[in-house]
Formats: sequence, structure tokens, C-alpha cells
Amino acid sequence: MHRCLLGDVSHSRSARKELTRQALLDAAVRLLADQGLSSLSLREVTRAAGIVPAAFYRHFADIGQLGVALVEQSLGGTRDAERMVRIGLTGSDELIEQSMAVLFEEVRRHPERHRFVARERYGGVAVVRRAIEEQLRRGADELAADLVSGGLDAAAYLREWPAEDVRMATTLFVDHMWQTAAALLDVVDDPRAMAALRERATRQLRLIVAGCEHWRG
Amino acid sequence: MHRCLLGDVSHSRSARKELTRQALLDAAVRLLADQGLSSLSLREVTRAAGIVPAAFYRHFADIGQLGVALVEQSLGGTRDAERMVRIGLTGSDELIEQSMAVLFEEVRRHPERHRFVARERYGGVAVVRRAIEEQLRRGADELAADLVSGGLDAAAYLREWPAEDVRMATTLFVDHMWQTAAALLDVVDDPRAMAALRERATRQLRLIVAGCEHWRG
DNA sequence: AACGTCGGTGCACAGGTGTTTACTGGGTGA
DNA sequence: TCACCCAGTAAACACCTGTGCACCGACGTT
Repeated sequence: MHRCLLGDVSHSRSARKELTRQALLDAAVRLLADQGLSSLSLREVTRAAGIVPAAFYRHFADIGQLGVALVEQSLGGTRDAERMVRIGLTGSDELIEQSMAVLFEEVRRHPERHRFVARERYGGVAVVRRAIEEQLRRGADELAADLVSGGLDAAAYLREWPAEDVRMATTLFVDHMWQTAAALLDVVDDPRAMAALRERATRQLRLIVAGCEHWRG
Repeated sequence: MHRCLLGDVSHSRSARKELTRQALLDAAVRLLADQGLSSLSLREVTRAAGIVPAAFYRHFADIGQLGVALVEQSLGGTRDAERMVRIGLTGSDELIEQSMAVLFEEVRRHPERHRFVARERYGGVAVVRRAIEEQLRRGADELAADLVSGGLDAAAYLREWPAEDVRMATTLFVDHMWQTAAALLDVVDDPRAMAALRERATRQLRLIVAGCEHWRG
């Protein structure tokens, strides 16, 4: 007998499958609020998702694959949002301010997802670690591309940098953004600490940009 | 019957206890090479250390406490080494070069320990996360103190900065060092990738320092 | 209307887990 | 020398784990 996850509304089979797949992801991210992926048990997830353990295998080969799906869902969205906010910017202070705003908003909306990413970036599951590193690399590459060929006047000088130096700088920028996200999670329920962190992180990004402006290869 | 961990050499009781305590820490760090602390089982550790599960409680209340001890052993040593190398330095390039040298040497000597720290910094065990954050905070504070009141001429301008700004900068510096250590672990057996990472990280630190030199509060 | 597909079920298995309990026997201080 | 201490032992406890298997029944196709 099939369990009804969202009432008795009749769905196509593939839609129902997608529904329980998402239920698994949601349940997992909820449970991962206070434990690492490598200690998350398959039974625990299926229990929270409202299905039987063996049914897990209809969606993922193992917990690691579920982790990879979670990474794509979590970082893909934020990466896109960061990219969107960059179009039309002209000043570097604006870039910093807006990027930080998107980051804080994303963490506010999905704290569990970002907690998961922070945990697993150097966590125990190799395949998940790789997936995260890949997403961050793409983030740094996109930033580099936007800065060099985009309309951000204040970054025009980057066009004369060697590509490797640009990547060096954008990697530092993106890494620091994610480190900030990770630190943010520990103070997410203390508005004053959040404001202080945002202020400090913003200044740190300005410091990095100031370094770029006075960089001699 | 007491198991002999290092032959039949007779030791005082407290010395023997210290010996098996260290055996537990060593076994744990070895097992943590490819898993997170939260999925490390007490039985696994005691098996690898050559004692019976119940004897674990003679040394630690639970796996979390063992983790805290591991943090102190791992980060304490590196923090001291970083501090030592700083005495007598005068130039900021020298500071960067020497700090990076110590970092790479420490990671080379104890890759497992640093892998553990990287994993658990945002890992699933709250008490261990706190212990790591505390060590990093002390590292940034010590760097700030050494720069402001030490003999590093190139950093003399920092004496006129507000204390909060100095901490902002040293936190960025220290955070980036540890992020580098974490990244280093993924390429520790590829000399060319190691050299590339070291080059990039050094340039990133120079970029940060350049930012400091042109900082307007 | 008949039939194959396949997401979900229920049950079983062998093995691992943390923790408690009563114990042993060698180092140690009186 | 003798009695205490206490690190380490052995066995048992109840519980949780991943995975295999046969099965069911609604959906979708022909």
C-alpha cells in the first residue's frame, strides 16, 4: 500500500516519485542540522520522510549520493542568485554590499542547507567534498568572468591582469564569502552578533579589494 | 590482566595511564583520516588502541571529550610554532613567507591532525567546534599582539589602528592560513599541486597585506 | 480490458553500537 | 607487609544499523 505524502491528490507516477525524493532531501537536511552526513543513517532519513528503509534505494544508491544531490540543490541556487545580483553593478563597494546581502538572505532562508555545506566541505564523505569544491570553483570562475568581461567599471583594471591572478583574487573573495556564511550560522539567532559579523566581513572584503587595486604582479 | 602497550617496561601507574591515553588519541587520529568524529565509534577506537571498550571511560567521558583533547594537541602545537617563528622578523614579506613555511611543515608532519581539525571546524560535534574556534581566536589575538607591540617595523602603522580593525585584519589572515591548510590536505601527495597552492596562498596573503597598507578606516 | 512496470511494503538477517556490572591483579602509600 | 586504589577485563544488555527478498497494487501502455 502506498503512503500518501501530500493527501490523496492523484499525481502521475513520476511526479509522486519526485515528491518523495524531495521529501527525502528535506528530511535529510532537517536531520543534518545537528549531525554530520557520515553519521546520518539511512533508516533515520526514511523514517523522517515517511517511507520504509528499503524504498530509499528507489531514489539513491546510498547516503553519499543523497549528499551530492543536496549540494547541488543548496549551492546551485545561491550561485545563481549571486550571479543575478551582479548584473548592472558599476562600483566595487556596490559589488561587496550586494553580494553580502544575497549571502545573508540565502543563509536566512535556508540555514540548514548552508550548515550542511559548511560541515561537509571538509567532511568525511569524499564524493560530497568533491561536489562542493566543484560548485565553489564554478562560483569563483563566474565571478572572474563577470568582472573581466562585465560592465563593472571599477574592476576594469582586472582586464590587464594575467588570468591566473584574477582567479587567485576571486578565489580569495569567494572563499571568504563562504567562510562568512559558515561563521554566520553560529550567530544566526543573535541579531547584534549578526550585524557585527556582517560589518567585519564587509570590511574584510573591502580590504581584499583594496589589495587588488594596489596589486603589483 | 593489564595489556602491555609498549613491552614489559615497568612504569608508574600514572605514566602507564598517560601512555594508553595517548594510544587512544593516536588511534583516533588514525581512524579519523577517512571519517568524521561523529561517526567514529568508541569500540573502534579502543580496538585500535588495544584496550577493551569499557576502559575508554577511564580516560574520557565520551568521544566528544576525546575530540577536544585532540584539538588542543593539534592546534596548540602549531600555534606555538607560528608564534616562535615570528620573533625577530622585520618585513611583512618575511612574515608571510615564514608563517607559510611553518604551516606547510606542520601539515607535512601531522597531516592527520590537521585533516581532523579541518573536518571538525564546522563539524557535527558542538563542543569540538567551540574548542577549535577558541584556538583560532587565540591565534588571531596573538598575531595582533605580536604585530602591534612586537618589533616588526613593516607593521608599525598598525599601532594607530583601532583595536577592532587590527583584529578584523588578523582574523582574515589566520582564517586564510587555515583554509590553506585544509586545501593543502587534498593535494598533500602531489608536489606540483602543493607548490602551486603555496604560491597562490602566498600571493593571497600578500594581497591582504597590500590591502592593509592602503586601508582607510 | 489485459498486462507490464515500478514505487512502496513487511520481514528477516547478521552484525555493530554505547553502557553497565562485577571482577582481577599489580602499583603505591601507610 | 598489608590494605587500598584503580586501570583494565569479560560478559551481558537492549538497541540500532544496512541490505536482501518476496510481495502488493496503482499507474501507464498497448
